[in-house]
Amino acid sequence: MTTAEAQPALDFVRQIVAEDVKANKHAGRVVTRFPPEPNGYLHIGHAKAICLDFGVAQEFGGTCHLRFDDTNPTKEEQKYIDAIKADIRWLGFEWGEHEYYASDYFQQLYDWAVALITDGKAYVDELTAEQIREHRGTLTEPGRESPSRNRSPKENLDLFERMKRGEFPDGSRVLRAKIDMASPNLNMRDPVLYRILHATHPRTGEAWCVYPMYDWAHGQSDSIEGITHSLCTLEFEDHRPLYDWFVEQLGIHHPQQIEFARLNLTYVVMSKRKLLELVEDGHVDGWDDPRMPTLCGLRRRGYTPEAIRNLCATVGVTKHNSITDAALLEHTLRDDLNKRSPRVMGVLRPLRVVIENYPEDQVEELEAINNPEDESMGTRTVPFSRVLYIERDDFREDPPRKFFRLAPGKEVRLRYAYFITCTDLVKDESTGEVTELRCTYDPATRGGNSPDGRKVKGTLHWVSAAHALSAEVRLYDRLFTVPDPLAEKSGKDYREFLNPESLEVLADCKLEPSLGNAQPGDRFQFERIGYFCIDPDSSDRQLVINRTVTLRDSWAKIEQASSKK
RNA sequence: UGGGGAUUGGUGUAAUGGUAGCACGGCUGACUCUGGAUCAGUUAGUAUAGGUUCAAGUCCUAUAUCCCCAGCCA
Repeated sequence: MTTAEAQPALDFVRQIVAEDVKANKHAGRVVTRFPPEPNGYLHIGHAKAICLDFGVAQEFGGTCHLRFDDTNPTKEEQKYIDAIKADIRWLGFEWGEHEYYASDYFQQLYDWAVALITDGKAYVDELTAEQIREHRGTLTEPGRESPSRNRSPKENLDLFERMKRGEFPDGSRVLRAKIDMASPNLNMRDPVLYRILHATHPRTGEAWCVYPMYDWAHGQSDSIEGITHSLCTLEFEDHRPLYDWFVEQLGIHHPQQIEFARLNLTYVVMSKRKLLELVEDGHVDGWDDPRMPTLCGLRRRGYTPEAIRNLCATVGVTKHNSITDAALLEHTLRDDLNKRSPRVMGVLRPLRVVIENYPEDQVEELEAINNPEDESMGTRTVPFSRVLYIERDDFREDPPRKFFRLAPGKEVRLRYAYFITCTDLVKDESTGEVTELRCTYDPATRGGNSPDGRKVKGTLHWVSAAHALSAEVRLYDRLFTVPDPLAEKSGKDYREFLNPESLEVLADCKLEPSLGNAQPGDRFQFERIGYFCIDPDSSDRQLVINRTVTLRDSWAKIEQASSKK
């Protein structure tokens, strides 16, 4: 076969890797890593990195390590380690035996620090954090050298040893690299390598009271693991010279760091710090609130791993900061859900309908297709009877132009059932609200087709009142009212743009009885409305359902356009 | 004002000196027992100014704008 298949263009990272493999660099091996800090939950921005790190390894026959950057015991916890692993697996990636921890390298890192000190390339400094900051200089002015900078290696060795033994209190001393206080790159102005932290580490317990800084741990961890391509985000670009300096001084394997831009999405915020604020201030209901861009939140909302992976593939990998339209994620989501979701009928805002010429005690089981996109999903049956519920939105007493649904005197089809005509309506005298519709049905249209060939413009979903299941349905909408809450010119805090309507709870929705066996996590399409997912809050007595995303709604657009006129 | 990056339709991207293409969104229309899906069409772009070249999004020179860096966070 010589068919020139249209290969998707390689992004710049994959181009570099492909060239390296071709040139037999690193003996043609590819080893990447995903290095989360276990101090919070993964979000969809991490998903981009995961897809890249694991994806590149897969595509080039390499391996991808999962390495926890657990260098700060004051912020890290085992529960995050467990949650992160679960989220990565859910996303669809597996690291096998390659699960590592920066803390596994604490001894090696310490030994290397000792080597640096011995070479006169690192020193113990007793300046306070405040003083170190003052000495660092500014973006435009060089820094000043610490008085301790020229202490002898012998003395530094002794001091560092005593730091490790726990002789000094937290914050009293640090170990710093001796590089260049005048460097235009602030990362090179004698960065801190170790700080004293009398804290219990989730993995090493009380074994250490000096902990390496990320900058000292990260590059060497990559080196130890034989990482060939170390992919990270843009802000580490000017840390690269520092990492290069470390591995050169140590004379160890030199991974190649390549930086790419983070994923941003409209109508959410993505920083861990801000997500934490939303949780702590109670603006959302926890890290797995279905409005959160966390993987656990998206999962609870009903998003699929495939949709998220497809988004990552679609946005690609580049070096420029961008903000991806949430509509693109909704597209990959709908695309996936459309193919796989069983269809079901559910009425969110019920309006009672009585079919006056339908026998009082009769119940018919009508056949319905489970998924028109996938015949193999078969059919089911739904009960039909004299009293039904339809969607309030599907009736207008005074229908506007192009309204194809039910109105006085109009005929519509009830999906998989009969044509019905609205003959009368009942109103609440005091409020004027329509409380019930009286209709007649045409027995000849059973199943939804008319033998006389007459057409009907609208098809409505419905549920038999006597057979309906009640459920609480949670309607989710975008978390913020503006696309980029952090970039608003007004100078207002991003929280001021929180969408007050991001959650609407409907207490008494009516569902077809086939939902009776649904389990938390099960996904459905409610025909004509959207995709929904059973929430873990569900109990035997109460179904709780999340709206994942609406169906595209061209009627809503028509209506919106006409209301603007 | 130091250093490091970036700039292609509304959004995300491709084109590696040779026809600016794809996807999302928007808008038309067709079809439809989901106003879903599908299908067809359409909309709209190389930051600016010079230069090199037969030919520039791509190379050169300026300029502009945006992002990141002054944690004992990662």
